[in-house]
Amino acid sequence: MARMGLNDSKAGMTGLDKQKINRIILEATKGSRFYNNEMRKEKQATERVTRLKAKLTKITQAQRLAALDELKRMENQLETTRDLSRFIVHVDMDAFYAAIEIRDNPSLADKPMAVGGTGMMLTSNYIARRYGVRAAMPGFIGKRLCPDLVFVKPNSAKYAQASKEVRAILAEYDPNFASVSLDEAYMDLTEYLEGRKCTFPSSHVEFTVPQQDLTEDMLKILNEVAPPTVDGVDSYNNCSSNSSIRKVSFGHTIEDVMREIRFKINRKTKLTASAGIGPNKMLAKICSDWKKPNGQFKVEFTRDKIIEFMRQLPTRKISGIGKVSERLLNEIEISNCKELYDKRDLIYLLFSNVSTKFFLAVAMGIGSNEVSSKNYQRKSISCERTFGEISRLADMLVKCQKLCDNLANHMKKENITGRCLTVKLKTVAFEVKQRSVSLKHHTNSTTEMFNIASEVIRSERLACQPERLRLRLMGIKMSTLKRHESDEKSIQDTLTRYFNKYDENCSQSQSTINEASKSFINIEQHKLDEKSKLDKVTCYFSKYDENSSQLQSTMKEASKNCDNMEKVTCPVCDQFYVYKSDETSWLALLNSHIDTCLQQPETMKPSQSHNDSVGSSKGKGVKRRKLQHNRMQPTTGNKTLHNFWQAKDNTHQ
DNA sequence: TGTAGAAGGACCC
DNA sequence: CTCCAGGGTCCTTCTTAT
Repeated sequence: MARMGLNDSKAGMTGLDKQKINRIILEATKGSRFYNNEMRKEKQATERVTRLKAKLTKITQAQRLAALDELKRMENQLETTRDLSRFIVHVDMDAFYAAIEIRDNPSLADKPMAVGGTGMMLTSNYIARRYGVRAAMPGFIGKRLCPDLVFVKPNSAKYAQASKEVRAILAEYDPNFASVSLDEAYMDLTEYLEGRKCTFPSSHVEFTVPQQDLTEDMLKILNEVAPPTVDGVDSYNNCSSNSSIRKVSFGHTIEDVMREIRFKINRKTKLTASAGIGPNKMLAKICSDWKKPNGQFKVEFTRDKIIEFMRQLPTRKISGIGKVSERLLNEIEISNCKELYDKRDLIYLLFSNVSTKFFLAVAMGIGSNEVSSKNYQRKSISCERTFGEISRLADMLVKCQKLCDNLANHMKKENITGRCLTVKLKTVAFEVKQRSVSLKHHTNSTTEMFNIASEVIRSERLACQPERLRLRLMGIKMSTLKRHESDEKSIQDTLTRYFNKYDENCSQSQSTINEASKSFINIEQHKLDEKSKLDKVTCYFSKYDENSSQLQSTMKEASKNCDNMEKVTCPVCDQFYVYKSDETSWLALLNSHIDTCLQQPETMKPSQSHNDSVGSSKGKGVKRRKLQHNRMQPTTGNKTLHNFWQAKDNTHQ
């Protein structure tokens, strides 16, 4: 029940009828599969609470004293890391997507609106928020909360453009700023402020704004009164005005600079930003929420003031403490950071070491102040999709193929390969299963990923027998990534070198490819002849492209990179596919495709209406090959995957 | 006994 | 009537291999 409720803790959603909103949400969702799953999770959470309570009753006074002793050491250690010397800023655009849509269509300004569809809302404007309509809420519930709610389809290119404009402004002040997402970034303004102070006021910038361009948002920024600066220098804020032009300039304190940045953002994008200023990222982040929207807040840079600031803070305001942690903490009567500190001995005895350190640092107002965009390296890359229920293998493989294509393209663009593949499946009951396989080598080949992933899927279908595996989502993720220099064409090894490489680390793979290769050449000998010298090949699988225009563009794109485009026809479904010689093994992909074709119910086969291709001699030939394909060893040698192959022996439906 | 790997979650935007 | 995303990171727990 509790988890279905409205999350009103983060943004300023005070003063709305929470009871009513929660009732509407509950009514809208009750009895649904989603709701049932939430109940299941709720039960799990309750069990967790029960375990925590049981643990709690066993805690002795002596243990608490010992804990405090150890905590003292942790605290001292943490205290040495406290650093008040840097000006860290968190910039957060207000209702970013919604604000952009309103900017571009002012008629939306006075209406409750949300960006997204009936599926899911990405964000809502402040009018809609008063009805309880929020990001990450499905549209149909939004509509119930607020029948007049207007939906606007997301336009990510537009948001990226606005984000780029904002980032360009941030970069003027801290070229190393770190963006968290399209609408959020951290900056370290320490160096910038030093420079500005030295050259002030001779170098200060004056903005001229035509009076009629001064919007309410701008005036709000200009009229914010900055508190006196610590070093006694008055903040400089000179807004001289004449009839048509307003001259505006800002001082050299951190507050002034932040107002200047917000002013520039607003002038450039017509959007508003909020900012938080603190000595570390945690505090800056909390502060940026303080005066939202179009406001800023700075916590005072002394240990005492920081601790005082933290004490009154509800735990849920801290980034990293979500619904579940909040609830667990509530069980030991902790709802704000004062209590978090006062009960640190209980935390120590009930939570893990990592959590204890985290909570303690939070209570003390200590956090990282490292801001850098330089050494960010992604750790995983994934692609997932929700769809209407599917349960046939053929349907699943089609989804899987698309996901792998998508992911492989993305990985190639970023020039990365991965060694750990994870398949994510969500059943229609919203249960999530993740199965991962460690590969022997790094890859970003569609074929290889599809081969592994499809086996995982087969295996999962078997594992839940006699139940049918009914899916609503599928996802593929690659992790344990390796980056490649753009000129390193390791991917373009010749076929020979490719096999040699396999010789070294995976002899089974070689037989796999050879086997596949033989069977393929048997079918399409005439088309292949001198193509057998092909490098690793990228396949563009027309079969899975739903519309031909997509195929057209695929072919066009493919031919850009390679003039040696070839078309090959699948012997089962008579669809052709296009390949070019520059990447992964098209052979294995073709086999997978044939595999898929054979598993498809008759109605799925486009060309069989007048011709039973499976029953034909051609079909039988393919069937044989398919069995060979099935006997291929996985490229992983992983034990789990091994089981898949064994399981497959009694698979054939 | 210490370490990866695997599965599941919490959280964030 | 329609009926809860997709892209990430990090942490915990359990199992396995050596």
